[in-house]
Amino acid sequence: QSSGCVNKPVWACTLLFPDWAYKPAWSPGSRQVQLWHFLLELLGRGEGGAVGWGGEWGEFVIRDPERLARLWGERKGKPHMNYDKLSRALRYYYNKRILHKTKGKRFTYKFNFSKLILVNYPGYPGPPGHQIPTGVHDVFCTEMC
DNA sequence: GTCGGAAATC
DNA sequence: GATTTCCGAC
Repeated sequence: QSSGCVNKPVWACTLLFPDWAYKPAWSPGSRQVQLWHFLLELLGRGEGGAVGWGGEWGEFVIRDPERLARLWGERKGKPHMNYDKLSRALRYYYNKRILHKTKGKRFTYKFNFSKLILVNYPGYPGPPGHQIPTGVHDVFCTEMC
C-alpha cells in the first residue's frame, strides 16, 4: 500500500488507510466513490502529481487543480468536471466536518483526522495528542467514517 | 481564489 | 444523500 516515505511528511509515512480508501472504483458494496475516498486513494498512493500531503497533520495541497479535476471526472464519468465544481464539492465537506480549509494557503485543505484513529508501527507517537494503544496494528475510524 | 445558495442530477 | 452545475458576492 503506502510504499516509500520519500517526499512525504513523517506522519504520512506511517499512515495506512482502511480498505475502502483504496477501493479502485465500484467496490462490491456498489456504493459510488466519494470524493474524499478518491483523494485518500491518490494521497495514499503517493502519486505526487495532482495532489500531495502538506506540512501539517492531515493537510494536503492540490498541486494541479485542473488535472485533479480531470482525474476525478474520469472516475465519476463526468467529462466536464473542473476545479471550480470540484472545489464546490470540497466546500460541502466543511459542514460535514470531513474537511477544513487552510486559510491563506492556496489550494490547501485539511482532513479532520482528529476523528480518525490510526496506528501502524508500534511505538509511533501518532498524531499530536493521541495515545496509541499498545498491540494495535491497524487503522480504524470513529466519527469521520 | 474562495464562499455558499439554489436547482438539477444520479 | 452526494455531488454536479451554475453563479453572484467578496
